[in-house]
Amino acid sequence: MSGLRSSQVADAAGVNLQTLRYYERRGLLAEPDRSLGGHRLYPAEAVTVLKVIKAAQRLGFTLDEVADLLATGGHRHGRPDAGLQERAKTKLVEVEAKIADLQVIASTLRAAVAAGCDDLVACAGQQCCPIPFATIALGAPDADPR
Amino acid sequence: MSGLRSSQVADAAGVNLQTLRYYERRGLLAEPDRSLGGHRLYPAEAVTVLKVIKAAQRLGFTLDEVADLLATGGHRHGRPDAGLQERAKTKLVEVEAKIADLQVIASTLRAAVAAGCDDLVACAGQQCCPIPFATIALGAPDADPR
DNA sequence: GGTAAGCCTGTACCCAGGTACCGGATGCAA
DNA sequence: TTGCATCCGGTACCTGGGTACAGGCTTACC
Repeated sequence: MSGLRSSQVADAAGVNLQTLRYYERRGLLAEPDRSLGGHRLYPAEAVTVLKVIKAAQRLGFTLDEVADLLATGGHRHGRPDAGLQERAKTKLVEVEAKIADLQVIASTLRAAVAAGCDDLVACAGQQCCPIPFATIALGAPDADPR
Repeated sequence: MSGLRSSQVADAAGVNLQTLRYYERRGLLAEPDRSLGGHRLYPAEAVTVLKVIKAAQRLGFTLDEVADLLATGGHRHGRPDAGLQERAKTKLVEVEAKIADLQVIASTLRAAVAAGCDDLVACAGQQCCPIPFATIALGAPDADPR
């Protein structure tokens, strides 16, 4: 029962080999057993964990947050404490805010296209087109433009 | 007619002083005149340009794209060539795609909350909750998770 | 003309999330 | 046992968008 080698795990999860070691350093992936010569031998669950990490990243969690989620995830099953539930709710609010933000941006872009505006600085300087460049710049001081 | 000093421009535009020089290096901000001693003296338009840059960033353009827009913007006024118009359309498509993406993510998060799911790996392993973690991971191979 | 604030250049560093390269050791099959 | 693919640890580098610091010059005001 030798376990999976790094490249097998990496391939199965669709990530780079180096990423495995990176995640290990970051505390997202448990240190696996080693062969006598020191090669990593992963259990099959490692692939699942990697897929979960990638999924959680897609849900907008940072690697630190994912590490946290994975660490507190297993051994608190049933306690309705501030676990995945809470965090998912928080993240949902963030994602919804980002959607709203992007919708403003999309309608601004649509306005720019509709107005036939073609020179950014001229438009911002005079009142020649309906795009409130200065307003946008001022109106969103810290709106997390990630 | 001495012009504005760097810190005045930076303050007026709400950016860091260093950012001015950074933008100058990146080609977003024209090199201003200098005083005899070598201090930068900006024209008033510089503030507008900075605001435009910040606005364009908020619209989803990278600094390279903004530099491009500013460079090609001024001296082609009237020609319906691939200028701001084209780029705004392209960017609009990107932004709309990102919104759609985030909406999938939001509904997934809502499903996680609704289902009371609390352990990522367990959920991904068994079929205990309705969140298709593996599917998400597989189903979005290159969906620009910026 | 003195002094403090402001600006200069150049370089280094920050964040996240990886990726690449190196020289050497291992694993495995023929 | 030989030979090649793979893996090891360590370190350096990448993108994007800045920010900080050091050491020295300029400007402005009294």
